[in-house]
Amino acid sequence: MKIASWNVNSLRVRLPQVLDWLEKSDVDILAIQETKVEDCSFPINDITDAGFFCDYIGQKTYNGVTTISKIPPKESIKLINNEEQEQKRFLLTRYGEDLSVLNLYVVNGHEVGSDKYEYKLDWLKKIKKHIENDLKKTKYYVVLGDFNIAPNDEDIYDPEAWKDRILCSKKERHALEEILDLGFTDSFRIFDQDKELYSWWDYRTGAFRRNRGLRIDLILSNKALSDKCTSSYIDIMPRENERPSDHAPVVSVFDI
DNA sequence: ATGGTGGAAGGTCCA
Repeated sequence: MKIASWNVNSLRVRLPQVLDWLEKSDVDILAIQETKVEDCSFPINDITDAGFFCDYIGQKTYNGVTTISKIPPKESIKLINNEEQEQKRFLLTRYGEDLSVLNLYVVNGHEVGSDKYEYKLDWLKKIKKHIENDLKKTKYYVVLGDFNIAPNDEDIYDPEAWKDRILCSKKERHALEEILDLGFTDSFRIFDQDKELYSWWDYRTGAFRRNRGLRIDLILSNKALSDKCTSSYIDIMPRENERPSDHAPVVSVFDI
């Protein structure tokens, strides 16, 4: 089973690219972030017409997540710790008897020390708690999405310039570690990878052309799933498109 | 260099 994550920065703008990539990549499950579309305007017909099932939760202008799949969802959970969320960033979908897929659009945080930064750290704590309480419900468990955190210095094009800045600060990395400590593995790092592989490049200053990127889009797998992981990669081709998202899709393949 | 670009919305916020 091939599982992917992609922050598309507006589903309506990127829908043709998403449908094209679904066909080319042959992924079974694609977790999308930043759909920026309310549920009443969600392009459900375009997705079902292409032969996919779809779970989604969105809002106007900001945030929004959807998980597209070849197999039908069995259960959908949209509340974090049973609490209604103003910002639509969380979507937990189960498939069959064995698989939970938690699609996250982690808070950006704006700047270290800001209110948004504190909100990010607080939000991540809530996520950790939810996962902790849910983790044993299925054999296979994947937490994936735009984490807005670069796990290590090797995930940053210029670690010195980014030291202690947003997306790279110690507290953010610690919050990610706490989730990993529940028994997850960053599936990209199960394998030896080439250097300087990233998943996000700023739209400005020709960052993609110069490969000034960060790896902030992650697929975390629990032990049962990590043991079945056969490859993990970033597909930078969609970032070469006209009117691209600023993120590229990340992919992991599991022998399940 | 404290800018730059892109999306949603129709002024300005967010990333």
